[in-house]
Amino acid sequence: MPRAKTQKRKRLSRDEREQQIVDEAVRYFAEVGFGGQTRELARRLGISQSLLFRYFPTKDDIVKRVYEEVYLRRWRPEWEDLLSDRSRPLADRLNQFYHEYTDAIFEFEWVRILVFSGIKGVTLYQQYLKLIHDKVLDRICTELRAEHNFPDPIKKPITVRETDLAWNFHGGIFYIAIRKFIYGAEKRENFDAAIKDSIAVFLAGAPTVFKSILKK
Amino acid sequence: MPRAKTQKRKRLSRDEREQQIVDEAVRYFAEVGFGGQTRELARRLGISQSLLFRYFPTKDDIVKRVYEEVYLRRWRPEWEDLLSDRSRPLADRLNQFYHEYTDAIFEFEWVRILVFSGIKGVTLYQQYLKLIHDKVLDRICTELRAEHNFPDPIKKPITVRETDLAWNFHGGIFYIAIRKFIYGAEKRENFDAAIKDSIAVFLAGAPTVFKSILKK
DNA sequence: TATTAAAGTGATCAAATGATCAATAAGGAA
DNA sequence: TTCCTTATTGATCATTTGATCACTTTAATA
Repeated sequence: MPRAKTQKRKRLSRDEREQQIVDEAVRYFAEVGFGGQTRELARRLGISQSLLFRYFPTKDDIVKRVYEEVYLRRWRPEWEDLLSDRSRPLADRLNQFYHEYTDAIFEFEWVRILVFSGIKGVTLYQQYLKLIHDKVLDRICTELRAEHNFPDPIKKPITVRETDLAWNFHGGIFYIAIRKFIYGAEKRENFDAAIKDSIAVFLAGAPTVFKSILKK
Repeated sequence: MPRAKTQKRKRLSRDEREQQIVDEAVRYFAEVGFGGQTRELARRLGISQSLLFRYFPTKDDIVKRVYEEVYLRRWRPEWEDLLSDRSRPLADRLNQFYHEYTDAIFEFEWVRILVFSGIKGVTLYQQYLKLIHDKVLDRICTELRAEHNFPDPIKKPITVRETDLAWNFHGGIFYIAIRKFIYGAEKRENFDAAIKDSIAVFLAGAPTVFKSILKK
């Protein structure tokens, strides 16, 4: 016999409820954009709309919290060591990094909220782009130089052209996520093979161009 | 002596006014997203908000019209011939194509509305992605094969891996536009140099990987 | 079991916003 | 100049939506 229909009001602790709201807000706003309404969010949570405002003073505060939740705690510090570990071939390192990175990042919520943030004019994403530049692209350029006995960045700083090439490489991979989660134009789940090929092209083609950039 | 302050009501022809509305709508929605309000749009046009609804039954109809305006009439058919013109080196062709293409496409309104369309769930962009696939990527793969005496696509169809590589290449270039117009993280105006380097990396690196894909 | 702090709700406000319509006026035709 | 079609407007409606608040209910605890 099914349980009685009495839907008893559930009373959660402050922290539990707050986390529950944030979790659902991440899902909801990723799906419909930040134009989504507090009433619908409350409906999904099975709570009254007014309760949301007991936890967050304004809707904007919910949005801010969603950003933090999605961006922070995704970057793994060990990736920095991985990329710089010269005991392994660069191709191996790049493959492992992008495998793990896309595993962490290629997610409906993450990608869409990243793109929404650009549209809303929020500035948090700039921190993210800086992170990519500092911890990924700069390292890739450095390692590429080391691999081919080009001057160390300490002697000759990484040039704009080298950084552009790294952005280009990284962007090509990220564009998979855009096709998939923003445009829904890509149904596959696994991109390891495509990423592997893309790394191979980059590692085979970049040295030539790096050489012409660094010669003289 | 300046003209009197009397702001006489201006009466335009049906067609003129309609075009004027569409033009401003493109600018306005690209700037603030499709959440923008009809009142503000009317204010920018210097007309009453109600007049908008004399030209378009609903706001959604304005939005649809904006899509059409932005997407259509940008693709130049001669690009298809350009990419396939084997009397010139492939590197030249790619450089000219991406120079002209980014010239036509790397525009605030165009890029932002493309991305918004993905968010709003509109399907028009899929036509656009198909266009890129059919008229650009497929051609690039074909030409790359010809350049290196790999089997003709008629005998051996372009593989998924080859297409992925082409997407990757194209996406890397498009990602410049995303950094610039969505994230505002790129201030430069001219990307010819970066694009040229990116083409060089691709052309230097792709043949190796194509070979391993096509061998057997 | 009685008490009570605080989690939770429903009703409601106020502003924003898409849409409507009767009234007005521009400007070409007669 | 006068007339008349229709572009244009201001006032207004109806709905949506973020936010508030007095009141209700839960469950830990004394």
